[in-house]
Amino acid sequence: MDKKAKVLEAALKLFVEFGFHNTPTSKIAKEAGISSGTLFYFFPTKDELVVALYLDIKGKLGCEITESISQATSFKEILKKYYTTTLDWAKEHIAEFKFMEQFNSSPYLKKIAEDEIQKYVKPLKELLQNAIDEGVLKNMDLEILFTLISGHTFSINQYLIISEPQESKREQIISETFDLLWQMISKI
Amino acid sequence: MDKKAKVLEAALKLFVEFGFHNTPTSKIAKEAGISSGTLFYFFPTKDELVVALYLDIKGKLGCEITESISQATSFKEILKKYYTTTLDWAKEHIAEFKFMEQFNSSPYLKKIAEDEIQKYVKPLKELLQNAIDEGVLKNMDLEILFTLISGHTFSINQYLIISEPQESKREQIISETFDLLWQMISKI
DNA sequence: CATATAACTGACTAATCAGTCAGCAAAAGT
DNA sequence: ACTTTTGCTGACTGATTAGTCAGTTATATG
Repeated sequence: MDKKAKVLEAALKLFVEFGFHNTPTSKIAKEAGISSGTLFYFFPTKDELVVALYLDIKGKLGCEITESISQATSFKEILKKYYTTTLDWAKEHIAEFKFMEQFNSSPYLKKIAEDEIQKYVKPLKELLQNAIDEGVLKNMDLEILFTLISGHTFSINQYLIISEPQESKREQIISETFDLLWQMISKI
Repeated sequence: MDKKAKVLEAALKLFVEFGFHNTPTSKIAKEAGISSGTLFYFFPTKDELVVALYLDIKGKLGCEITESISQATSFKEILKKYYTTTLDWAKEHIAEFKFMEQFNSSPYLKKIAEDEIQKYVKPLKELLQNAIDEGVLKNMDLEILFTLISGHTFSINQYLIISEPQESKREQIISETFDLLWQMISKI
């Protein structure tokens, strides 16, 4: 019934398959089972639809992570939760992840306000700063630390999506690569 | 004089600024200072132009790395050369890197044959396998190892491009993050 | 029940785009 | 000197596209 959600769903599917270009609004409307006019009733321009889809997905992932982190106690546990939750979410939402990847490395990214982006990374950065101050992590530049963790997570995610290991193997890879990450950033 | 090169140059500039879409062939031709017909004389379709640009850039980076690696002796030295050369090249060719990033996470990637991609990563993978066999690196899955190294390099590169540190600071970051990478993958 | 507002339609359009083509200019070949 | 090939032109076109709008249906409100 919620046609706005239907549009986002259809747009996601088509954008991932064909790219932002090669996905006319007419096809999105058709895929969503609505008229072209309705699409523009909800999203005044195609650009706004693309950005809205990005923020929608980013928000959902953000919620998932925030929730899963809340249950952890030690910093190492929190970070591992962050790591596994991100990878699990990506596995269950491959299209969403591919879309975010495409969006992140496109000129569309510039259309989003800086604080809109920071909103989702700020909590993690604060946790990292605390861990540095408490001597849990190596004393390094916060931005570099954040970059290393995101980069590691992102690349292992790519690997898991491409190689599609069996569940037991997958868990082993996640656990081992987390240990490698932890070894790299933790104090001795 | 070489109009084909002029087209690639103009396309690179515009693709990075506006994306593949929002960059009509007419504007590429104008930017290159040639007629629309000439563009299609060299590149029968827009898609072929995009792919040709990608392979052109990939080739140039590949040459640079191969050359710089040839001077190194120990494996650690080779890997450091690979790391620094990639980061230095990216600094001097920011547009090229942004374009490759955009291309890699777009549906265009599918249009390139698998062996065309492997051509550039095969030499490094062989070096990595040797280093594992010789006990220099931890005994882990080659693909995961490769993923970790590329991911690390890529993310630090992103950081360096965004934060634009001074040359001395930059060298320090590169050296320190390489040590972190080495610590993560080397045996003890 | 009447009225107002919100959700929705789909034919339409102005603009844009990738790609064509007939032909010109210059170099290369014979 | 003549012919052929290659490089190059730019006006043109058919197809496609984002976005509009006049009007319809559903829902809420008084």
